[in-house]
Amino acid sequence: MRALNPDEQEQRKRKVLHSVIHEYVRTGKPVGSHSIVTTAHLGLSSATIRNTLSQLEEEELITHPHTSAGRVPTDKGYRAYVDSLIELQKLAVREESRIRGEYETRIQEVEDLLSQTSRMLSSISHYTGFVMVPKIEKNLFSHLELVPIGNNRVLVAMVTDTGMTKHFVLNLGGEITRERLRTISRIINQNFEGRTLQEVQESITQRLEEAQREYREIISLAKDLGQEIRKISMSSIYLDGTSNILALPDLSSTGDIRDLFKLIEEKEMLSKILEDDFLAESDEAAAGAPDRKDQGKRRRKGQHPQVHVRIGSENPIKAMRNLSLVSSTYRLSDRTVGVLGILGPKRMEYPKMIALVDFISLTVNRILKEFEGK
Amino acid sequence: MRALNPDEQEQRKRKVLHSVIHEYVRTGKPVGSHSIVTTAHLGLSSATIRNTLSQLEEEELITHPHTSAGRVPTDKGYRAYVDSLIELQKLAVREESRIRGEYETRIQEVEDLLSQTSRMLSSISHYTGFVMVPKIEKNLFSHLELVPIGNNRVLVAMVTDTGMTKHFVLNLGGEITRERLRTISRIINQNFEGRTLQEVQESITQRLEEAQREYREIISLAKDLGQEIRKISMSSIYLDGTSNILALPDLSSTGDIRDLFKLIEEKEMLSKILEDDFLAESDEAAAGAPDRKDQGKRRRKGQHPQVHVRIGSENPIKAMRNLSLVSSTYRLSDRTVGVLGILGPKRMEYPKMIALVDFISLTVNRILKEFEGK
DNA sequence: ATTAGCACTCAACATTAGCGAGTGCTAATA
DNA sequence: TATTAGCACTCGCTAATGTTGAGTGCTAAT
Repeated sequence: MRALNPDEQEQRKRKVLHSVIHEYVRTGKPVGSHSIVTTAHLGLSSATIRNTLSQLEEEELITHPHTSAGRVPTDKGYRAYVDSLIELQKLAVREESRIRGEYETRIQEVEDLLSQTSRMLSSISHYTGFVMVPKIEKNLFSHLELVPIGNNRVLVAMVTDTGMTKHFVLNLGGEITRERLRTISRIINQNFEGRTLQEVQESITQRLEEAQREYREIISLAKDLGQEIRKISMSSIYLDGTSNILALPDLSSTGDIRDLFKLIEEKEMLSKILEDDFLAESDEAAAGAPDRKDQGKRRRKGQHPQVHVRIGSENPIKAMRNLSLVSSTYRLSDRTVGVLGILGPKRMEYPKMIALVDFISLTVNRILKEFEGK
Repeated sequence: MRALNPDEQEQRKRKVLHSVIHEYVRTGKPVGSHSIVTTAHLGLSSATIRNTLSQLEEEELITHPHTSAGRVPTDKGYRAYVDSLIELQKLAVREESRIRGEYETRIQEVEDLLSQTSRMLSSISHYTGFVMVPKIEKNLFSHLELVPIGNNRVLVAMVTDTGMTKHFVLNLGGEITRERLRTISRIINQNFEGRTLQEVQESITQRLEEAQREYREIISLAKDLGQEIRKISMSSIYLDGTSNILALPDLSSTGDIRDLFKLIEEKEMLSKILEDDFLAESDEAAAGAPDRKDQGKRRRKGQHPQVHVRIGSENPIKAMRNLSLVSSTYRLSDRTVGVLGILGPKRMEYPKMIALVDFISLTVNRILKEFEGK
């Protein structure tokens, strides 16, 4: 028979790998040479497939659970598969229109948009959906208003340059006149306009003390204010469909599940992981064109948001070794970037999920842009 | 032998039942007649115990998992046990002092107090802790402030007669002058002072329309305002330690666990269940002295908060048939009452948990009273 | 280079047997 | 009459054993 050139070899291997993954994703059972012959019509016998499988195993793209079982993709195998998906699958029409529909109802607040997005990611993927709200400590302070609301309390409304507002109530030690409040807010506004929130938080106590040595109550107020800003500027996260993870048949030990839920409960850990993704994104945007090594990110015809995929043990947490993270970013203002996506089993329909996250990320970005325009 | 009078009979049965429960709670395994002989030194042989066990089984206080296994308490058995605990166990000193310590750090806001309480309930019990924040729709509207914060947005600060504040931002269709806002807030304040939030929510659109037919923008603002009030007055809930439930060895089917987590995710359902408890509490307070039938509530020397216990299938949700709810109430103002407690396995140390919930409820009530004083 | 054929492996399932904890009953006993 | 000792019986649990079948790896034929 005619000699196979190396390129054809590789082609075949790729096709078989894809076939293994598709079949495994579909059934959840190790796939044998025979089922590949019947599902992926390559015109080859099972023996030939077995040879190819051997080669793939050599490259550590698939493994045996045990001697006489079919093959299962390894993390590396999934990785190769995902990386080779150059074409972004189009989302099913019905799903796309459903998403559009959900977003059509006018949304007033950014918070609502994000929490709704998280719910939607969960409900369409049937996995866990998340939306991380970025730290806003890098935002610039514009001004604040102090409104007395009786009982020695003051409502503080803080506005950043990008138009985000945060508000909270502070308890005062004693009475304070409207006059005095006006003075204080004037001082703060003058001193801090254009600073980052972080700076404000760090130096508000000190500065106010300097400026108004004689007013005792201001000092305590400033302290509380600093505290509150610190609290506010931490990143938070929306999570939906966490119970969906329990429905996954793959999760082995109960210990794993517990770890995972601890992770979910302490959202901070999750925030950290996602922040890494966000940083990677920024860096790369600065660095320019991606090269071949730039794995795990799906570039979408030069357009902004990329979809990242983290497979199993690529995640930094051991409890996630059977899970994958499909995420993308959204831009809330020039300086703040958030992450959104889904957390599902390693054995998931990557093309579909990538398409979903990509589309939602695009949509969210578009809506946020409209928000800013206003 | 001397005849046993009926009272002694009952005494013995009760002792044996308690012994079964203690042993079962400790080990988790069905307990046989022999282990009762050795642990509860009643000076009786295993044969006698077996007779007593038979009687208890007749009364449906215990069951056989299968023919040749030991006995396991039924829900009814647990109920009888809990009801017979007249004496409130004292909380261990170290735990009591730990709780005191945690609450010592000055807490500014009611929200912080409640969320911390939930965490504490979870961490001491090692089960799931919860604190339900009651609906405040019955609160009376006192007044609100409207503060423009640029970009066509208004910060609304609403104060109720009990001094609770709620605040949120509204987007306006177009510009609005400070003057105009002042007029609007005056109208609202005059019209609604002393009404319940529910009334405000229901009639604000209509009333404003009547009062100010000429101002278009007010109508839309009123609508949003109504919406927002509605959102705010829904009851919410703090939950901690949900992952602890996964550590319970008792939970049988995975389906159960899933149901449970769905329940936890949609906190509304849980709110409903807890609200029932709260209603029961109010009713009874009105009705006067409790009689013997008044089961499931631990009265504490005539003092206010009672601890309720709901065992297994006494809960209205099927997924909770292996769980128990130990709850008590706290008073936030005269009209608003919240529920707090723990959700744990049916097989739990009731005396300890009841003591814990009781103590925390007392403490929270005390602190809230101090808050009001200020 | 591909394929048919075959020996071999091993998880999964079913069957069986033995153990032992625990019961329920009965007859003896205090 | 209440209690107890004794004993047959039940039944879940575990380990041991056998059987099946999917799937591999190798070799020789094409």
